Amino acid sequence: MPDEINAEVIVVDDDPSVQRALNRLLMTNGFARRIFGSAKEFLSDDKPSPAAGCLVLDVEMPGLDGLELQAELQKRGFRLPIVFITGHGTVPISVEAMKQGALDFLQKPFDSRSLLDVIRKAIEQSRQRSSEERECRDLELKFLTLSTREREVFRLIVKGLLNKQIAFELGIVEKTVKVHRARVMEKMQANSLAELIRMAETLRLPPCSSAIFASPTRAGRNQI
Amino acid sequence: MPDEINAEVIVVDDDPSVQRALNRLLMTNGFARRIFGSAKEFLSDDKPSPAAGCLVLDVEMPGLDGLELQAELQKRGFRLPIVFITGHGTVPISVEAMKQGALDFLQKPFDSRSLLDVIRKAIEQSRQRSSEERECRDLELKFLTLSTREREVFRLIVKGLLNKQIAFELGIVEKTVKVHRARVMEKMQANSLAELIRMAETLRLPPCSSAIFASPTRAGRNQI
DNA sequence: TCCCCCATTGGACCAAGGTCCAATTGCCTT
DNA sequence: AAGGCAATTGGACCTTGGTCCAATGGGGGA
Repeated sequence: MPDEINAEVIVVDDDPSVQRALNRLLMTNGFARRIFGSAKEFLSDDKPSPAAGCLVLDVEMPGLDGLELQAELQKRGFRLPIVFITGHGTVPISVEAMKQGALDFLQKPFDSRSLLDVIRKAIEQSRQRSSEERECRDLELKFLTLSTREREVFRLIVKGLLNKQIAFELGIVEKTVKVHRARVMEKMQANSLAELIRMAETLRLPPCSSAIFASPTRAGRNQI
Repeated sequence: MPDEINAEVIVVDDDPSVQRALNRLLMTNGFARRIFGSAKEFLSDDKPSPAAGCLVLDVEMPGLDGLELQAELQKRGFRLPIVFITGHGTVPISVEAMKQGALDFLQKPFDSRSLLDVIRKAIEQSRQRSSEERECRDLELKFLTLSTREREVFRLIVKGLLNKQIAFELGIVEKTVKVHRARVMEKMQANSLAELIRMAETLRLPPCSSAIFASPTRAGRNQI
């Protein structure tokens, strides 16, 4: 019963016996898995990271330890939920790991049930997050097809201005605003103003930030 | 230098010497504070909880311990950030506390600097959250002044429907929809459709949930 | 019972948004 | 140099949204 389709559990632990045990446990429970003996080994792996899944990290490892690996991954924008396992964890270490966003921190010995439960939870969470991220990326792609002018108009529409006010703001005629506006709706594939505004929210370009509106070198040349 | 105006630090610890030490530490650093010897004592206190501030909870206490108190407060909707301090904490306990949303978990002995830093951070966080909550409550109050019909129209507007479609949906004439719509804008004090839609987002009544639209027993009589 | 408020509708009218067709200017790439 | 696209504007026309004034029916509270 492969209840975890498309998801992959990535294990990083330097202890071969733990590797074997986890491998068997995950295998018999139908999880796709990838096992590494060190942070370095994992970081230099060039297979693309799975869309859904989770990391199971040992805390104590030669080279980069589990928490350092967590920090490094955070820096790189790697987003899978992390579950720590440890033989000699301390309170400060576990607290630090949790503050940095770890999903759980298990001390050996733990029963495999607990670990599997946590892993399932992690995978579900990663699924949810990845679908949100995909949605957001889709929006961003559409946003990128907008020309400079269209982005400005977009911003002012979301701000709640009337076409007339937008025209004044930009020093152009209302007629032109209408043209841009129509194109914004079309390119963003918005069926209503309400939808367009929610898109802006999702893109986190609420009525202020103009930084994101950084435009292509010049207008144009920016479809895809 | 009372740098923590309006904020209050609530301490719950059964050890009198800790109470005294924390009291002095907080006092000399200009924090308003309230100190309790047990969870029970704190829970039965009838002074209103401060808008901003934080809780400093001892983990080991007779009666309800720190974590149980945390759970109880969560159940009651009490929302101040929690910082745990403990003499004999274990990894599982600290992890559980963090999973339940604690801001930090300090093991004695800790230097007072650390605690003060955490407390300041907690207070800032509580400030931010409380201002968000107030904003949300203000919106809810306005929403409550809407009549049943107005709420339905509100929902359909946010869904992106045209007046005509809303009219069809509700089995009334477009003219009537306009009236309701105008009243919605007025009562919600929205200056533009964009604003109204953002309000709906904040109220978390995105284009689906009709549960929240539970109306007054009958239409009317529902201003304030 | 009387009044208030909600819900509803009508008509008139203006403002704003959307669409279709058409055209000009300026920059960048080919 | 030529073509392409962005940016701009014009005009005509229709659809929507918003506002003002006015009116009716119904239910609940004072």
